[in-house]
Amino acid sequence: MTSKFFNLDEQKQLRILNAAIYEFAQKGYDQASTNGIVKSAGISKGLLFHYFKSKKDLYLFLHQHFVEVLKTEFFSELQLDEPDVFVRIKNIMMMKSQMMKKHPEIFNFLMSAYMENSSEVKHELDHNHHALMHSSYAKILEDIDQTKFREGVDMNRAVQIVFWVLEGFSNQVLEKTKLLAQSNNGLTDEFTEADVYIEMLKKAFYK
Amino acid sequence: MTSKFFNLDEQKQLRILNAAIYEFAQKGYDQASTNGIVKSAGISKGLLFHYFKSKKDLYLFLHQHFVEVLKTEFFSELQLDEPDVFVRIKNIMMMKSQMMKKHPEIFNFLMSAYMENSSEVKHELDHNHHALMHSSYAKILEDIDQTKFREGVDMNRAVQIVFWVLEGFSNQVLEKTKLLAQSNNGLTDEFTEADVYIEMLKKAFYK
DNA sequence: AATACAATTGACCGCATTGGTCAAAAAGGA
DNA sequence: TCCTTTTTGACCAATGCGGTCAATTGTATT
Repeated sequence: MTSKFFNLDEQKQLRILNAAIYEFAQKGYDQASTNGIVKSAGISKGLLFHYFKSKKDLYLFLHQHFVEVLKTEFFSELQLDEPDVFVRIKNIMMMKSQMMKKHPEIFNFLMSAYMENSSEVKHELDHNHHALMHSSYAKILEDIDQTKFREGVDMNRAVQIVFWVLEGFSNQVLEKTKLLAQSNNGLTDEFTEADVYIEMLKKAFYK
Repeated sequence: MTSKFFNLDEQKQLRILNAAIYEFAQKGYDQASTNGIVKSAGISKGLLFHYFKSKKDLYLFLHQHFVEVLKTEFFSELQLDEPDVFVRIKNIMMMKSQMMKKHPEIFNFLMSAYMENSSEVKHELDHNHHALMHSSYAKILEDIDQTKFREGVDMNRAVQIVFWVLEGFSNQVLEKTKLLAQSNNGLTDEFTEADVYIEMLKKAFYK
């Protein structure tokens, strides 16, 4: 059923996809309206149900699709060869920031899907979500060079600290750019500012 | 109009308040249903509109009320005389955790109110929200004892790091207790674990 | 120009729900 | 008993829901 969808004019595809994830992100599965979707996509009701046999079908397709999109983009740009854990974590967080800035609608949609608890779709969602999380975060903390750490420093907790600091930092960056709602620079200032924190933490925990 | 409400049987008051904040938190202002509220509160439609003249009236009352409730509880239990910033921040985060655990429904409601953007109530909400934020976070970082910090350590960034670490930590605690969905201990383990992180950060940034 | 087939429309279905009202019933106190 | 307050829930007109389907439009092939 979805194979036909991809033969559509690409502009129309995008209009439908964007309208749909916006509606679902905004109102959640139950409260989202297919009427709202078709109106803001500029297509007729019948067409939507021609390509997706039901609201549920549409929702699960969107989720699966955009999980895949983000996963692909994430791994195509991430360099996996960085030896230093701190920098590795920083790269991931910066990429997360970049992607949230680049695809805010997708993030909103996937975030709302993560919180979704409509019985109609809850079960199916968990499966897709775990796929994303596992692919993203799992292998990050493997093969840490333990010799770099100062004696008496609990390595796992130190890594945890770096994680939280960079998470907090990138959230802060995100809120700022949301308020400004414009991007003249390419996040470069923020990158160097993140490095300051990384340096502080290295000085604190490394030999 | 609300003065009469507080003369109601206390059980009934609570049933109405809980039903209402649950509904609003779950669906947002626009999509929330007064029918849903009265049903789950076990009262008739007429009674709700007897005490609150409209849906908007009810919503704004709830918001004002629970902001006040949390503010009062927060400041009655917080000791403001703690001299060490790191410990001060920790106390605040731990209290936030405790209160989120104690009143999850209220937090959900206020969180959803913070995200609310229905034109019907958006403007009035901001005022109440600022009152809470200002009362809570404003004076926390005053009067920091700068002499404690090691030379070469950027104090403001160090404090920021402590903030992010303890925020990340308390979020982690929260997710864990949400999964377990039960509380045999009184968060005491978590308190001592938080102290471990505090100690690590003191060792890193203090003389 | 005629045919065949796919893409697309939107009026229509039956039903649920919406915020809010109000006359009347129930409860309570004197 | 009577008067007041509390509480009910049927009712309102309007709106919106997911989904269907006969009919129209567009396109390519003969």
